[in-house]
Amino acid sequence: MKTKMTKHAVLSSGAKMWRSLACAKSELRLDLTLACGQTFRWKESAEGHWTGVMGGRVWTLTQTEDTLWYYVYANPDTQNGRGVSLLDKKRSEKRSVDSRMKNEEEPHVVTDQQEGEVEAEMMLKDFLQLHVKLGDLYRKWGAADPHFKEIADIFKGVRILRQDPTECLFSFICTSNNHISRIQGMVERLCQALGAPLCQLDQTAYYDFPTLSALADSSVEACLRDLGFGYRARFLQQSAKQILDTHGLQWLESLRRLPYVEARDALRTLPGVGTKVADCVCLMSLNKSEAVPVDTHVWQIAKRDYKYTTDSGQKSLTEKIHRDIGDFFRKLWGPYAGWAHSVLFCADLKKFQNLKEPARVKQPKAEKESGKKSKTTKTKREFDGKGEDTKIKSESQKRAKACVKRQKSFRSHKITHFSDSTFN
DNA sequence: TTCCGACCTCG
DNA sequence: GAGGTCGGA
Repeated sequence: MKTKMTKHAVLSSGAKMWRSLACAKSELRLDLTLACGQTFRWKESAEGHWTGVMGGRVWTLTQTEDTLWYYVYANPDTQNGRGVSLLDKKRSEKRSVDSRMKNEEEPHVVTDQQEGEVEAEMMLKDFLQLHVKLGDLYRKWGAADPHFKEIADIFKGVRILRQDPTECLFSFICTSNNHISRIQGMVERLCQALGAPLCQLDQTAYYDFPTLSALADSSVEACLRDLGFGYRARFLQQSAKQILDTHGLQWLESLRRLPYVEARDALRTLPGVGTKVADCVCLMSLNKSEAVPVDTHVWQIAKRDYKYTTDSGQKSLTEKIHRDIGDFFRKLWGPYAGWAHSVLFCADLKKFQNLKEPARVKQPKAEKESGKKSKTTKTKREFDGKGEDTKIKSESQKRAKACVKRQKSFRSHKITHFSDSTFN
């Protein structure tokens, strides 16, 4: 049977179908928040319009200066679009002050539609964690950390999402030894192959994220290998199976109630989940705002902007480096360190370099000569002590190269309060 | 504790 | 090599 083609919603053509929330851009920047690598399924469907799946529904979000606009599409297959998914699972979660207030303020009879609208608003607020006042946090981080302050003025509104733990975990298992564009394709194929279809907009079909049971099926590894997941195919299937076999369906959600370290260690027992992936899942879906995912990129940031060095010139990211850098940033930024980290992370992404003012990008030309380079190398070597001259040739070349690169991006602030070797 | 190679594919 | 993890030295 032929159904009417549904299109991606656009605010300019039909604003009355949209709903809105008051929300300043300093509290939320959709473009930065949805494209900085914490989630992989939101796409810019029209200029400034972001479409993705959340809570079993397809949404389009957009924003004007002080307003966040949202549009929720009907799922054709679930009774008239009023799918249960909206209502049931979020209900039991801890509700914020919001809902309590609502119950008191609305003693009159509410229709299904009104209830659905209230529900949608709550889900969106929850997903975006709008109860967290980002402006206040930025001020605190900036006061404690001049380098942060410098970056933060340009990269306002970078916010950590509160994602579904299953989607978050299995998406991040895909990230190992991988790059963003490929991860996006993989997650999309994963949903297409194993997720329930939701709706189609223009030429794009949207799917829900696969359930644990779907992922745990023994046929999944082969299926995903065919879809180009490589060795990750086995991790995905095995992790799903392990969760169901030894813990049960509700286990991931239950980790939200555990302290950070316990939740992280629990996640690390799963195949394909190391320290970094576990930290991502903790921060982005389990309410652990202090979790700081340390990857090679964050390590670079720590070295470049915070003078982090190891006493033995480490080449690979060890457990100790993870711990030291995480602890360092927690000490510097406090209990929302993971959120602050994401701001700097975002600011370092190549795709967002155009946001930095031109003046800074232009600088590097003059300082290409060698004087500075050797200085940096020397500083580092002072901490190593040991003569590693045999290796140092290629190493120092590498360092020099990296150093030149660094000069290019930016280099004018002076952080002096953390020049000691390792953070404790 | 730290290091290394292997693991998959592709922009 | 890419926003890692695992197993074995």
